[in-house]
Amino acid sequence: MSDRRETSAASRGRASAGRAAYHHGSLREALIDAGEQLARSDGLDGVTVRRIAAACGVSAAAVYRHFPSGDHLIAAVAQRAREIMARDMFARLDTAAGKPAIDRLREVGESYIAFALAEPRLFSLVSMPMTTPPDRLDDPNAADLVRNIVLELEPPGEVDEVRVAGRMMLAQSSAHGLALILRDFVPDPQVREMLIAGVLDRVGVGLEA
Amino acid sequence: MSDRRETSAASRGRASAGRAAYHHGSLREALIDAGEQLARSDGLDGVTVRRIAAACGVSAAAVYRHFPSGDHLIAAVAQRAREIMARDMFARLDTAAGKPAIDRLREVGESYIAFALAEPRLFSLVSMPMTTPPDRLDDPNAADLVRNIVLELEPPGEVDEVRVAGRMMLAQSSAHGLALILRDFVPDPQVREMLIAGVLDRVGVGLEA
DNA sequence: CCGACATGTTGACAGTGTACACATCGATGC
DNA sequence: GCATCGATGTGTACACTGTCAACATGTCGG
Repeated sequence: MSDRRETSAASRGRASAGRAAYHHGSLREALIDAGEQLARSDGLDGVTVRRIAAACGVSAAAVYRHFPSGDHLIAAVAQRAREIMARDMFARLDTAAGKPAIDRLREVGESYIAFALAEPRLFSLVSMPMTTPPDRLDDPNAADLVRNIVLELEPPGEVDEVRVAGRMMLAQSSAHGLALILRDFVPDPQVREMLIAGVLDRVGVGLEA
Repeated sequence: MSDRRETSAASRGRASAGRAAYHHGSLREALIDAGEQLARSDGLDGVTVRRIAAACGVSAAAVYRHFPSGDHLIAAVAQRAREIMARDMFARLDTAAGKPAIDRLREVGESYIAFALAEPRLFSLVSMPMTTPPDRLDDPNAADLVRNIVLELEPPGEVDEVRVAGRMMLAQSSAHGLALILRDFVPDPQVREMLIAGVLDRVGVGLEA
């Protein structure tokens, strides 16, 4: 009976949770981890309650001690994916500090698209409508990041909220749509690069208008 | 035993198939019809082989006489949805004949977004990656439509294919991304209108660059 | 008229989410 | 130290899903 716990608990957690694992240690995090891996490899269809539970060496019903439904677990994995992507984007922004706002905005767009193409299946979760509100509203959020840069494009003194919203939406819509179309319909990497450059050039023009 | 056939066959087909209905009449079309309705009302999750079959008064296994798998049926429904949307767009374009290319391109974008917001669940199928090639490549296709208008933006004499591709991609990406974001995250119709106008204005600028 | 073929049904199997009753373990009060 | 209690995990069951093999039925060509 203890073998099951050992095989799964040994691979993860344990060290992070002070002493030896409690019933499981911290199953909630483990479930999200497993879900992330499953999403990476098998896509959204592969992310199922039973498979995630099995990957943690735990029965399916155990999931419901930590999430009110399977959809909530998926949503948590999606939130995790958004955090990963946000980290990517922030890291890339650090290397571009000092550049003009419009260039940094382009970096963000490129980063967003690059993530979608590097992790196409995980990206499906990123772009899922969020059924459950994120646990922490204060951590790195892609939308806020875009907003902050867009604000720099505003003429000093007065910020027109409508204009800000329009610019944000142009940036987000074009990056999001382009990422999806490239991922699903344009396999050739060279063509992808060409289209990314072509679109982002024009978006830049539109953003400054 | 004939009651089942009557209740379902009476509502559709029959007239189109010359005489009285054969085993079912034309089940293939009926399945796609039912799938379309199901997608409209219940969304992608509601579109299942068994429910479509039941809606046609037919056993689930019967589906496999007309489609190699359930995914192929879904794909056929998706193709149907694309045709419906394309018809919308063509109709709207007819009323805008004579206007400059850039204005007609905007009409197409507005039409695309309007469809996504009017039929949010059906739109999920539209934007599905096409696993199976469409039956007829020659009928109204949204991408070709956009391409034809974009070609009018090219300077007469020479067409730069890279520039054409970039413009097409900007138009499609921004409309697609905006439609998705508005559908999933912006419930307020007034805000939607404002954002559509704001984005399309800027896309217009980018397209003419 | 009758066989061949297209089409539809039945029943089964594996896999899914989820709820209920039960088991087990850690901590906490006495 | 011991009992109890709450948190956590298990087992089992139900309704649902896609899909297949075996069988039934209805239509058309010879």
